Amino acid sequence: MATVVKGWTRRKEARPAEILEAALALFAEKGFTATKMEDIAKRAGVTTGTPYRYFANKEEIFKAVVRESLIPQISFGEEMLSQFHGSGQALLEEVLRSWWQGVGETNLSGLPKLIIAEAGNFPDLAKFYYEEVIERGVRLIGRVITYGVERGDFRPVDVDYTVRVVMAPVIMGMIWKHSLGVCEREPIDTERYLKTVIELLLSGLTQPQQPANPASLEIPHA
Amino acid sequence: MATVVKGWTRRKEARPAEILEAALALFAEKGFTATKMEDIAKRAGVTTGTPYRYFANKEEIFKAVVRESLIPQISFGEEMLSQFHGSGQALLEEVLRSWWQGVGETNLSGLPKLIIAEAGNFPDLAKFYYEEVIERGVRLIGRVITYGVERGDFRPVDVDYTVRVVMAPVIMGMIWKHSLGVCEREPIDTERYLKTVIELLLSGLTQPQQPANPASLEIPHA
Amino acid sequence: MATVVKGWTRRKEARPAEILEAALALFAEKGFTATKMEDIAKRAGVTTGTPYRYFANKEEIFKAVVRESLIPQISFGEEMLSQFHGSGQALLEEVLRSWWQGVGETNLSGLPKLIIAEAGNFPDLAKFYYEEVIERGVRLIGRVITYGVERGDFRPVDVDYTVRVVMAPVIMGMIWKHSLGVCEREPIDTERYLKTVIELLLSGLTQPQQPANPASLEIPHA
Amino acid sequence: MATVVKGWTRRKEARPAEILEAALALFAEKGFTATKMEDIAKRAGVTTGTPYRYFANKEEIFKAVVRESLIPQISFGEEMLSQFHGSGQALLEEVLRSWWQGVGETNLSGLPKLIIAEAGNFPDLAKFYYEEVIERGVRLIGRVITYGVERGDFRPVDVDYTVRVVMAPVIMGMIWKHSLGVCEREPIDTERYLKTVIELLLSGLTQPQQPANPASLEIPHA
DNA sequence: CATGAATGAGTCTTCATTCAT
DNA sequence: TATGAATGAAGACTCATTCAT
Repeated sequence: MATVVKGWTRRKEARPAEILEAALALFAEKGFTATKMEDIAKRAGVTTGTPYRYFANKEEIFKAVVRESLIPQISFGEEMLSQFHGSGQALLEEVLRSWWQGVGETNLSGLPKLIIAEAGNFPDLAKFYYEEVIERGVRLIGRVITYGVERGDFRPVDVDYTVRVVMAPVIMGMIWKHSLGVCEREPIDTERYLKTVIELLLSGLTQPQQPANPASLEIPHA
Repeated sequence: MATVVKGWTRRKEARPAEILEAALALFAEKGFTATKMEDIAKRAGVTTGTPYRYFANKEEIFKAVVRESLIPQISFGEEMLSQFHGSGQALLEEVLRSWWQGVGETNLSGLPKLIIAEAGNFPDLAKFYYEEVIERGVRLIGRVITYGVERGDFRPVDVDYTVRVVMAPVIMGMIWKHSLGVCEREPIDTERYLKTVIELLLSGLTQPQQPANPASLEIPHA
Repeated sequence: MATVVKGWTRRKEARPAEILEAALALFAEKGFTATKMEDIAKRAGVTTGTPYRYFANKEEIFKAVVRESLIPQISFGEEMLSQFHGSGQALLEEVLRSWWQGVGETNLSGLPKLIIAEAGNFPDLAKFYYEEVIERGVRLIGRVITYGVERGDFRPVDVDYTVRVVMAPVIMGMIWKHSLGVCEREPIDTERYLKTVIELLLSGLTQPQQPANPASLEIPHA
Repeated sequence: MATVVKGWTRRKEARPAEILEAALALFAEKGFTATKMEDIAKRAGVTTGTPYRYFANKEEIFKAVVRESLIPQISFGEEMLSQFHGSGQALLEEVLRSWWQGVGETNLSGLPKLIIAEAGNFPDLAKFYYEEVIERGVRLIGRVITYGVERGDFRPVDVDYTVRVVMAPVIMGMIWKHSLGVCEREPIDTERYLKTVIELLLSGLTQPQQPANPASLEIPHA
């Protein structure tokens, strides 16, 4: 929120970032349409016209927010995957947990709600988000599941669709925080929610111990 | 959508329903704010002022849509539950499938997206939807899971939170249809999605095989 | 307010009067513009279209209200004047008091406020009211004052303008009741107000006892 | 009304005042409801949205007009009272005349009509006007009368109600100008009207001649 | 005569964007 | 670069009046 800096030259360079930070906070809170350009400006400590010095319009601000804040999170997940060597279960848990930590617990968690809400009215935004975020995210989780299946940790599953089922509870968790969650008497305990998600998913994906044939018990976990 | 009828008297009785149908279609497509009253009117085959004869304002139209269309679906689910006698697995599958059929495959599937999107800007609407729909829905699924757990079909789970995890993929499926889903190259195969959801959830909930062999009772939860 | 009558034929004949009664009540309460035709209809116990059977439009209803209710009050005053034989003071008090009683204390007291408020936007109404009510009213009070002056009860005054000064407090009293009067902590005590008005006016109009000449003290109140 | 000025910066400082001036003119002419925001804007030489940069809505514009233009007139009257040392008659005349000059002869004279007309439909406005204008005005005139009574210039009177009777003809004069007055064949001669008002009131309030002869003290109030 | 459903022009207010300074 | 005043199109809601029944 625009930490006040003494210098002036220094401030100037920080402007775009401050604007994006302000925009993200407001987008998360109110959505795209309901966020007013002037509010973004005010929150960033500048005046109405200034954001237009750096960004062509509101849509471009949104795209910049996504590019600067959300996409790095995906890259981070891809990085993690490429260096991972443990069990499928551990990988999936790790990925979901860092997703939650890096996105779910920050203002970024407001973006899924936003894009879901406004996709119909801003097709360009939707297309951008779909290509830059969704496809990469789906591919990432897809590889995580494939990793577990190939390792024999997970049942063989319909990966393309399982991905969506795995992602759904995490995304819903984020959406909830920013919409109807506020109606709830006691706020969601996110750790408890995440634990429930992971337990259910892992237990649903894990290779059953095929108990009919006792001998086979030694085979899995190849 | 406003099938042309000879009479005039006959039409008037159908008006409210026609308006609600038009409204639902537009709400599902564009959301609440972006749906213009005049468009609702036009789509219902009437002029600007007519909807106001039947509904006080746009918010009331929304509430009426929910009351007339969505809530009966919940009642239907409650009915089903109260008459069910099979396994927990069968019950859950049954409930999820009829939810999908009655809501997911109709325009009603647009409502979750709408309410998620606009809850922040229309607190009254949010409160109404939360109390009339969410709470009853959560309670219903909660009873389904409890049913399975008590019957020994499901593992003992954290019911309150598991409910949300179970509901998430279904709701996300609906949301998807009405938002980013349209960006997708090949449309979602809903039957395949639903099958994946059910398999994963049932497999995640089901009591690990209770072998006839009592000794094995110590093995699970490895 | 539309007393319920058994018969039907009987009701039919009372319709116009019931409509005018309802209209007057609403006009007095809300003004002309803010009174909705539908509310008039409802209050008269009929439906939207019915008033239009009897009156061409809202303006005609207003005119009819004036003709049926307010003008007879003026005629009554004229009658009183033509039959009066006492002092100018007594006549003025009598006229003001019956004006207050016949108009000020009924719904008719709402009409001055109404016409004052809407004259600018409904010139036809203004002209009608001016010619049918104001001119006759002014003429009446003018004759009252002239009566007193000619009788030597009142000082010789600028009758045309004194009329207005005499009427002002009475009309303001009515206006007050229907507008800012409602803001007042304790409602106006109308009898006390009227008494103050009459005392001040009479005392202001009455021929001073020309005290320079002590002998003249016996002359007045002839 | 919006004299064309070269600069742009210079204009902006004058904007609020220009808008209020335009608003007052229109309020006086048409009333509150019938004055369209767009007309205010046009008359002030700006476009639809501009008034909203300075005032939240039409009601706030009205309040600003009152605060900026009418209330200073009352303060002026209070000032005059506090510095006055002459007779009660002279004071009352002075106050009424400057009231007429400062309000009655300007567009401000349209406000009483407006507030009377719309009090019922805009309770907030009514309350504001009552508290900020009426109460102060009544208090002021009350003090004027008390001043005269205490000085022995005026009869002892029911001050609270006499105030209203004294104010009535002045306010009615203003109201008249902006409503039915326009129907009149020959426009009111305001000086003549004011003179009549003052003569009648002073003559009505003045202590009946206190002859040098002490004995006559018993005679009055016959 | 009466009904009451329907019409549709009219008005306040919002806000992304521009551009003179 | 930055400012911030101004633009003006867009949309919810009202209500007098009409007219098919």
